[in-house]
Amino acid sequence: MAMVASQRPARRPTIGDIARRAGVTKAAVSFALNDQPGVSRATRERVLAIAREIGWQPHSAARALIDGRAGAFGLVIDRPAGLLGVEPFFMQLVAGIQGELAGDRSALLFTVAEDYHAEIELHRMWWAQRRVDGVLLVDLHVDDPRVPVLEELGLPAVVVGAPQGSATLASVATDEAAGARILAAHFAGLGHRRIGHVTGMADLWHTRLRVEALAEAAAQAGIEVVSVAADYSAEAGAQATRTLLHRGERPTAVIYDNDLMAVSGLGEAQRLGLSVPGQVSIAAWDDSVLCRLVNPMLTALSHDVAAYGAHAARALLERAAGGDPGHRYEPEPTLVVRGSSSRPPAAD
Amino acid sequence: MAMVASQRPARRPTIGDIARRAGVTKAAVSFALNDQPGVSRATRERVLAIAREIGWQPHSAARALIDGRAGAFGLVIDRPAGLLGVEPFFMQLVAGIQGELAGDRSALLFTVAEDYHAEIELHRMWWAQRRVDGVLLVDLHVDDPRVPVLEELGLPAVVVGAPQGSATLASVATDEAAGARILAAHFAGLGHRRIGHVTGMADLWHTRLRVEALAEAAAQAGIEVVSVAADYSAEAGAQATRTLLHRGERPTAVIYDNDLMAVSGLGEAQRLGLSVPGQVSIAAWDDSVLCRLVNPMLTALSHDVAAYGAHAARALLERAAGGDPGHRYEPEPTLVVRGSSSRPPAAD
DNA sequence: TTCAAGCACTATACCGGTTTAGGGTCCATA
DNA sequence: TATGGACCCTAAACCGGTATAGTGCTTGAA
Repeated sequence: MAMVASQRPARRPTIGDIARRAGVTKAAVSFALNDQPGVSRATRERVLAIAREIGWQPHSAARALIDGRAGAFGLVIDRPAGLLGVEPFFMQLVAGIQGELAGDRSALLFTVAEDYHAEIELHRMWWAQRRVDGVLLVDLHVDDPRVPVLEELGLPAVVVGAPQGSATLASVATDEAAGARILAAHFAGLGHRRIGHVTGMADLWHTRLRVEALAEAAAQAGIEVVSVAADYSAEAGAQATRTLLHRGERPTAVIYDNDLMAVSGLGEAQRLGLSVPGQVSIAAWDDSVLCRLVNPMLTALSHDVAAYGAHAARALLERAAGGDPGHRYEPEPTLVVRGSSSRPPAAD
Repeated sequence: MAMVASQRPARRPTIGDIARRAGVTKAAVSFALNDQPGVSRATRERVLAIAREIGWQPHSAARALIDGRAGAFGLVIDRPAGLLGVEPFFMQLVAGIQGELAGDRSALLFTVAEDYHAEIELHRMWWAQRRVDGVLLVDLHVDDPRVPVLEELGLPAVVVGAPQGSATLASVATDEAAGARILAAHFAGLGHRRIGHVTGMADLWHTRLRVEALAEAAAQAGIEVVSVAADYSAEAGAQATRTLLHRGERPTAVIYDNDLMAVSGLGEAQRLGLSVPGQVSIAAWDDSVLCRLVNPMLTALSHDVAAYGAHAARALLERAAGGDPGHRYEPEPTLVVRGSSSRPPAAD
């Protein structure tokens, strides 16, 4: 005898049930529940009371069938299974998105795919089955193959982070130029003349934007910047750090495009026998608990990621409703100065 | 003039369209598409060809309305917004779940909530609106308030990680007893006699199970274990480390219930002037990229988290179909020995 | 030659909501 | 005393599928 209760089909209340108990038709119930005119105050209140009592909620599929909206949005991040790593960013982003969608009674389909082919298949499937009303796109590449597919499908989409990625898709982005200015000013102000920059994948818009923004900001601040491409992984971060610190003219500070590489780079610098921040300063172009985990703690640019997610979700809701949110920007990030950045060594 | 294409409503093909083009009724099309008898070979092939050509996919809402299945499952993790941290575990879990659900043409509603009240509200809402056919429950507490709610609702659920949490819900769990044996054997084999254990929240089943399993395994191995409660955060990990290492009879090895606390604990030990693994050995009861990020790299118990997610999803599918998967266990974890564990100091 | 069986298909109801057209009832105004 | 309008409600269609009952035709056996 199994102790586990077997699953009853558990028929849930419908407006038909309410109608029967209230002695009116389904139509009247619908009017009452949706604040439409067409029912008396008394009937409306009777219906609402019954609905509340029996715990009625609209069947999402029935709604979806009528108004053509799925009441859900999609977000896919693609990472090869083995590379799924430390992504505090996405957790926070999802939390922010959720908060905004909840206000619209919409849900979030979130998942992880192997690569962008798999992601594209998911979007096609979701849209063809009307499972989503729109999607968010993250990690946009230059010539990203997802963009033409979404445009062709007419699937409402908002790009998170790369306004240049598409002429037709809307976007919400962080202000990389501001971040670059803040970082350049920070290091120039401390007296650094030559700084390194360890980036993410070179074909990401994100990377391209940051490299350009940092080059310009550095020029303005009168300092030199050397960018080395990596891929956000700890290994690549360490490798890029070795490359930079073995150069003849060694930079006295290194900026990393994410927290994981920054932490990895810190470890590598220390392994090379360089003290941080005595001989090399370090900063992360993204903050998280990781930056506070190491010794010294890392100076980092901090964004309100949850708000970022909320703004992206808002733009997507507008887009799905037929509007055009265009391209929007997040407020400037703030620099959190911790122990990993200070004046360059006097010798320099 | 906006450059952005305005959103056409984009009417999608229905079986009505297929029926018209094939010159048959919707019913015949439905038979053909679902491999039901009732249509000739010729008609079936004609219908399938048209469906493929115009890219038809069943409208998920229409399907849901008929068979009463939402074609989606839910997963909520709750974390206060500020505490959202490094959760490589969940990313991998989601990847595994997704893979299994995809085979069933089901989707995953994944989100983050502030606390379990918010999570319960989400489950109620999802179930009342028939958005999900079932949910996964993670981080089960002792006397978890989510359990009676789900039981009352009759919402099919599978607990990830704590078979003791509920008599009626099914579960899929890692084998904590095996993990404890492996860790105890590892340290006992190296010659340690007294080890510390920094745990997660004391009211989690997960924590309770590990504390008990480790106590038993240690007794078997003839060594002593001292557990200190923490909460998976870096700060608490560091604090617990200080508590352990300031004891009169200092443990010569410390096991941490997650990777983040282990990394934090390593930093704290080094800050206290203790060499790792020379004076203190360290191991993490969960592996991730974090463990390879620090110096020395951390010895850790490694699970196949994606497979874990896939198994949980499979159990949930069975549960939602009316079956009873009961309580299942994952295969034993494997210990990855890295630089953070070695023989205890000779003095001891 | 007749009848049953089988096949291929149509017509229609149905899932749970929303929406539109229309039908009584009551009251105010001409 | 008709007439019009507002009000409150009902009947029925509809969204996109699936399922069931039924129809007309062919075929084969009695």
